[in-house]
Amino acid sequence: MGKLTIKDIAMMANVSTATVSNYLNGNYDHMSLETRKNLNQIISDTKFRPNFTARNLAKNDNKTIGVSIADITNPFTSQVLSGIYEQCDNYHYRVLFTNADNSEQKEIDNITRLQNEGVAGIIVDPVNPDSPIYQSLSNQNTVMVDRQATNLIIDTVATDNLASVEELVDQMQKRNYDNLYFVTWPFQNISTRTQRYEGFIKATNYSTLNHLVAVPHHGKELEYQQFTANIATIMQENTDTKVGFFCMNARVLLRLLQAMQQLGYSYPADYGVATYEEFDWMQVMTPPISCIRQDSYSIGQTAMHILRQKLEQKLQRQPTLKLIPTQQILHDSF
Amino acid sequence: MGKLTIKDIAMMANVSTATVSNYLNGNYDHMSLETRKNLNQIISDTKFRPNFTARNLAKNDNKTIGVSIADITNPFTSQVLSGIYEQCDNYHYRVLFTNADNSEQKEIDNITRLQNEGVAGIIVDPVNPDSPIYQSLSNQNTVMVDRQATNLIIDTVATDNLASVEELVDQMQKRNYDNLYFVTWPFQNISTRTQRYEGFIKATNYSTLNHLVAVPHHGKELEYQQFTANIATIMQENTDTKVGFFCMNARVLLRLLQAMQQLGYSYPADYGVATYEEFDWMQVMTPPISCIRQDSYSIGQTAMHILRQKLEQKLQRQPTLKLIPTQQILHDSF
DNA sequence: CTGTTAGCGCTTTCAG
DNA sequence: CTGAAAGCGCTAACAG
Repeated sequence: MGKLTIKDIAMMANVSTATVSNYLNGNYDHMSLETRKNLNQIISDTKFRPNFTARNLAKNDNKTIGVSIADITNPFTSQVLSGIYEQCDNYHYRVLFTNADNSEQKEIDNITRLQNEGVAGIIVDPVNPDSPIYQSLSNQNTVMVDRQATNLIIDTVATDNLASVEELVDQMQKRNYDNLYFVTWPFQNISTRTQRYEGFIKATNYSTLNHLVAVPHHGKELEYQQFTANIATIMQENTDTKVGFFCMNARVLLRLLQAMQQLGYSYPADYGVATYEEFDWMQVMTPPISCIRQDSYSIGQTAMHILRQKLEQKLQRQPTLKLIPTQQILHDSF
Repeated sequence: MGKLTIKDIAMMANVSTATVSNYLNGNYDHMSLETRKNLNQIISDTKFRPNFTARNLAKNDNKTIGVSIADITNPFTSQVLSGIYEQCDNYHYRVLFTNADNSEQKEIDNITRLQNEGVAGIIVDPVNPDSPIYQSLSNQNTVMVDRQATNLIIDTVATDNLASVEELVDQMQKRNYDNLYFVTWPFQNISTRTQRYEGFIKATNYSTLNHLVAVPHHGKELEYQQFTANIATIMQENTDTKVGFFCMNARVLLRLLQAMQQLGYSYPADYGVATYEEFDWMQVMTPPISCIRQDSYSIGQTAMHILRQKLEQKLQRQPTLKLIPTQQILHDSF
């Protein structure tokens, strides 16, 4: 890799570095057609590539945004990233990627690093949106995605969890269920979870916690057995009543289906079921499962769209929550 | 954003920029404890952050690697990215992310841009590993992942497609199937697909194409109906023989299951089935589906590991294909 | 222990 | 139309 510089090119072409620089930047007005052709020739012959860092330094141009992802392995998240990238591409920003692998500490490290590397802006899909680290970020150049802080200090764009669950559970209600249950991982104060539950409550008006069923998240075998036992109890209590379950997400749904299968119950005969999130496999179940389709891609896009506005228009604004609507996919699972 | 520079800090502390620079780089040997404390104070008071670009330029230190992803939305791929990132983090490289969204042209643009931005190395998960763009890449500082070119010119790390399919199909053979079929998207000369088929052939020794069933990829409704018709024919031809299907990936499996369901057949009674790829939902099918688990994470890790070796040891090497083993997950689906 | 100064590679006035 | 030269913000000899 012969470290060619603009100087070398200038010598070869018998012009000054300024001319080469102009050529590189498409300012052809300032040179004869001849030197232009000559330069073109030399540069493509030598495969010269101007040093990107030097260039950035000289024009103090920083079009890079940092992305901090809680867990890139989550299919929802990779859709979001896809949306972010697509917009970055449009707006000619490059994206510096980091992944926290669900660790709060890594998240902090990543954000700190991004700050040190002087990115123009940051989009963060937080492990913990209430982490103190976010107080070191300015709303001027960052936006959050998916999970929202209890006190909004950063613009965030998220799915409309509450409304969409409320609507789907309303649909279930119309089918005259005697008892509806909300199946979820432990809340742990995570906004996506609690909001979905709120939607459930808003639709059902239940006033006790009796209709809440917890599934272990990364539990031991024993805990799953306990969960199955809980389901068994519920089913026994509802032998002559119509019972339905709303699952907080697909993984929870899988656990429920597993338990039901093990207990010998099947939907929609023995129970009704619907879920947050949509995956391919729900379509090939018999019958397909009613669900809520999130527009994760659009969340990513919107986030970058907002960030860009803030970056380029420099206007101050109150931290705002932008909710992205979902879509109901109805089948005969309840 | 008070554009503070090292110079400002130097003035405030009544020292030279050199001292500040030394402080910033942890060279405390060259200064009194007093000025060190003083500097520490001033820098944290002013929240001064040295300009990253200038720093890189000055030390000509380029620890960034570019990643070109064919489709980040693919769950397999996001595992790979996760592995790449984890290693980058270890080795203190930052990662510049790009996504081609399955477009060959975008892939070319992305790689070109990464090159122009002067990344130290590139890891690419190609849309088309035979694209001419890869001839402009040096094996010295790039590695490919997942799909492999027909003529290897770049180190690549991929799943051991052939061997793993052969082994799983061998398992099927042991169950005395009369006829086995390979269900796949059109090959289109894509290495992952053809290699899996080769594994199938190696295990079965079939010499005709009669055992190959194509599923449309992004087809119209009519094409899927045609596919279902094909399956119907196969099932009719095998009413008194034991028939099994191996699916090239999960999406293909879903199509097969859909067709079978529509036709009123169920496994393992009417047919046997196994597939490449593993997803959560395969566990809750009745019975769970036997499959091949790829270690995508490890592919990403390995890719970055190799890249780093090349980058830091500068040794020339022949382009090499590194195959990552898989794991058989056996259930009673065949 | 601390300061001077010449770069790093490119951009950009401002003269010619 | 072209070139000289002064930066961009930081680093790293080299002096003192």
